[in-house]
Amino acid sequence: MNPRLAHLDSETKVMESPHAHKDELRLWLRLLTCTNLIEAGIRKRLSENFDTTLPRFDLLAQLERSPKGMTLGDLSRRMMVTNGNVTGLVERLVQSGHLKRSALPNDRRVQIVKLTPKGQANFNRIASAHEEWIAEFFARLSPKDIDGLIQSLGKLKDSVRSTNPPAGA
Amino acid sequence: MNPRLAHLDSETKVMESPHAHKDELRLWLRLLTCTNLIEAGIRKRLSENFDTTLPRFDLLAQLERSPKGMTLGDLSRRMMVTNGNVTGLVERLVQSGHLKRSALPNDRRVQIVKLTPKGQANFNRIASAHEEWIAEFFARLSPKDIDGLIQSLGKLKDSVRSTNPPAGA
DNA sequence: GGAATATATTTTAACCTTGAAATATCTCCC
DNA sequence: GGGAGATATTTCAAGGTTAAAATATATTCC
Repeated sequence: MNPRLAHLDSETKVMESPHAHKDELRLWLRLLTCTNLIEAGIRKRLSENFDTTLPRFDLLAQLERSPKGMTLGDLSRRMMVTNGNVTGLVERLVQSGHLKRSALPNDRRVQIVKLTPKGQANFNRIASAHEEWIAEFFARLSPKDIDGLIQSLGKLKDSVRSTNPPAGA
Repeated sequence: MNPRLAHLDSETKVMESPHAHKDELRLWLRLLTCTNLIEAGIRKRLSENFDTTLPRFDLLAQLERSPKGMTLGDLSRRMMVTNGNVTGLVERLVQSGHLKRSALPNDRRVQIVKLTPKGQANFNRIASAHEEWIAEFFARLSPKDIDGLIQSLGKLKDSVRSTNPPAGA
């Protein structure tokens, strides 16, 4: 360690490095705050208005895009969560009548899950409200702000992915 | 509902509304993806390199800024989580020797928690690595990108907060 | 056909998180 | 000083999440 800095106490340690990366850290904390605020707002509204949770809504949303149904593995990959997690979520959504399971004739390992009519109807109502909530959260941003964010976050997504190569890379 | 649209099936329903807010939705999903990717990367690295978790690191980070210690209530507010959550986190961190509790002489309801030397040393090591990880995640963004994001996300934070007035508003 | 390997899913233990109820203590006001 | 209400913390039940081990079935290759 640089001897010039040996006397510094813990409170100033963040300044010790010549590559302090302070802007990146500040940006990350701000990104996290924004996402957490919005996510907390959505969770609260889902719970209060529709007596459901974000992971359940997310699962229904994935399924809604695949009218033919999906396997648990598909769901797990699309939702970016573990298989065991999906097992539990699907179990509860089948219990509540939003999903039905069916077997794949050729492969007895696989289950296909589909929305029931109840699940579809429920999803439609929630998705519509969800879209309004999102629009409200972003209401004070101009179209230019929104477009700029979409662009910059696209770059960020690529940047992050490049540090975290998917299995085959 | 608009009779012109009555024939549309479920796959196109997202287009039914004249106020579809598609850009906002797209932006929200991208924001969520970025945050989740980064957060997952941090959790993975904390677990693999330091055998710890993000909530524990977050708690240590809050304490590190308050050398005099904090009450559980302070921690709960600063971390934006429930009191019960903090109770469990602190319990585990005391067990592992990173934190110590002490009583407030005047008020027997209150506990002050502080970092132990072990907790402080541990935090220092982790924080330094954490800062590097963050810088790597953002490596492909220019200073201009970063500054633009900080600005826009500042606006977004205000926008979201305005829809979710804190208790007293 | 059968062993080795791969894939799909479930189970398990541990932790994180919440909201609501329960406890403990304090402050204020009479 | 004692009751009413406020504040700090813990407990509890339920659910979400993970990584790793276990189970069940398919596929491949001899």
